[in-house]
Amino acid sequence: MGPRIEEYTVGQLARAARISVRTLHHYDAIGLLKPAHIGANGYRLYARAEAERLQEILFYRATGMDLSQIGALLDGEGDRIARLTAHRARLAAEADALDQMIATLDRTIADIKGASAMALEDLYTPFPAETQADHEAWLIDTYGPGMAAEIARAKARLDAAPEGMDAHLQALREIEGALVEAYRSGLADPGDLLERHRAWVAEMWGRDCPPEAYAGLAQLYRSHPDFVGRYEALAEGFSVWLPDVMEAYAASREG
Amino acid sequence: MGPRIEEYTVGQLARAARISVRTLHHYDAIGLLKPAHIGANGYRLYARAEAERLQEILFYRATGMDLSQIGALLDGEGDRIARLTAHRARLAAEADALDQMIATLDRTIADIKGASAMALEDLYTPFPAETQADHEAWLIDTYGPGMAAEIARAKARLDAAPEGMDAHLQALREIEGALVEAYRSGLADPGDLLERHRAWVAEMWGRDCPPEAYAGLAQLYRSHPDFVGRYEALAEGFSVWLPDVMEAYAASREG
DNA sequence: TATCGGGCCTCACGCCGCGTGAGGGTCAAG
DNA sequence: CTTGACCCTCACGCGGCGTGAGGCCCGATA
Repeated sequence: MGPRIEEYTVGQLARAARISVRTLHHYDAIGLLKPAHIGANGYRLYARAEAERLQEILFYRATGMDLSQIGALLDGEGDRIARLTAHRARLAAEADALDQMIATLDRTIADIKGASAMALEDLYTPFPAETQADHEAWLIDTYGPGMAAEIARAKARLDAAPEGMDAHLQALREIEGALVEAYRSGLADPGDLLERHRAWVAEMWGRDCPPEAYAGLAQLYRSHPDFVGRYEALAEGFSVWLPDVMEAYAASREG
Repeated sequence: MGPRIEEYTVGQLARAARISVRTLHHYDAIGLLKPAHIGANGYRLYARAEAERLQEILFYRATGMDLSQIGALLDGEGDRIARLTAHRARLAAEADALDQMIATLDRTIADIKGASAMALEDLYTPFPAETQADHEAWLIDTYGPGMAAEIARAKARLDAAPEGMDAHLQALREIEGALVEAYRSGLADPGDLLERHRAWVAEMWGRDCPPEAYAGLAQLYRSHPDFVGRYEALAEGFSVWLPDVMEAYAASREG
């Protein structure tokens, strides 16, 4: 037996590597993996070296690297470790972003679940006979749906008393405007403004707004797209900052 | 005065939502968000309801959901919670895959480093008998491997005095955080921060860090993947910006 | 030897979420 | 009437192939 001629056609190599023929065509087209020869019949023929390069390609592809990056890496352009580390950093950032998305989704799902549970009851006649303490406990445990109900009530009142409401909303806008100013100027302690805000909320609710409830409201602001959108429209990053300082403020008043 | 007509053109809505006009065109084309009316001039006109729908769209988009999925979700096709949960599951799977990729990359990087570590080993011994001046000259000439030695020494100290180190690293993180802020806000002259950084480096090294050495460090930051990866993770482009301003700062202190 | 089935080849469009022009109409202000 | 800032409709491009269409090549069989 003479020396075994080790050449693979696209189909053979594709089966061995468990990829598609089209993928090999593509890698040829972009210059990532060229065949060793082209046969007289026009067939692509790959030898051992190409098969090994393909293995490397597939390895890095499995780590989510761009084909162009893989090409640069394998062709020895620049520092190999630098490329790998930079890639790792990108992946890490992506993973962080995904974790955030998942957390956001979890809050949203909880909100909707809670809200639809509330819908079964009469949303417009909450806490009639309850004591204040009972009510607040409920509010904190289930801030999401509870707050959804609050919103519904606020809207109902808005319809009922439009002229008095305008003054209230006007007051809110002033407070928000001042908060935006504080945010823009990097003011560390907007405590006075937050106290005004909390008082406004209490007035809207028609009852007190203890620190726990205020912290719950902060969470709602983060998770409810209506609020996020509204606050983000006021200033970039404001929808993130506001819940943060609200929570900090609530924490400082607790005890 | 009659009722205020609240209609937005594409540009107005796009600015408010901080998206591009093209995006609104696209959402119209695929039927995800159609304008309330088309004006006689052919302009797309959006009303309040559309603005609210857009907010929801952007909220779900931020969670990485496909536009078609968002459409189905908002148009009430099927179970809302089921869709969100399915989406969450997809994201979780993606996150798992990413974690695996990162682990694979870490092993690969460690492998490659291990292979080249042998070559660097010789460089760990030139220190002991040399004078300070000789050392610094050598440091600048061969910043890469030299700094690798510095890192090794720093690590050795980290093992020797772990509790004092925490405070040092904490200080570094603060300086880095401030530098990232400066970078993001386009601050032209972060000289004060760089002085703090240089002082920190000097303290870590246990000796002075003259401008030439600081410039050498900048070069190291550019060429050493560990640093590139770390700084790029802090902010996009930061790993390029930092060495630049470091060099500029060093140049301004030379003479 | 003609045929058949399974390779192989080269186009070339489609997917997704827009970015980025090109080429032209519309609107309010000077 | 002009200017400049809007608005409109195409239409290509990106990445990494999937998925045909239409046609040539090769070995085995009738």
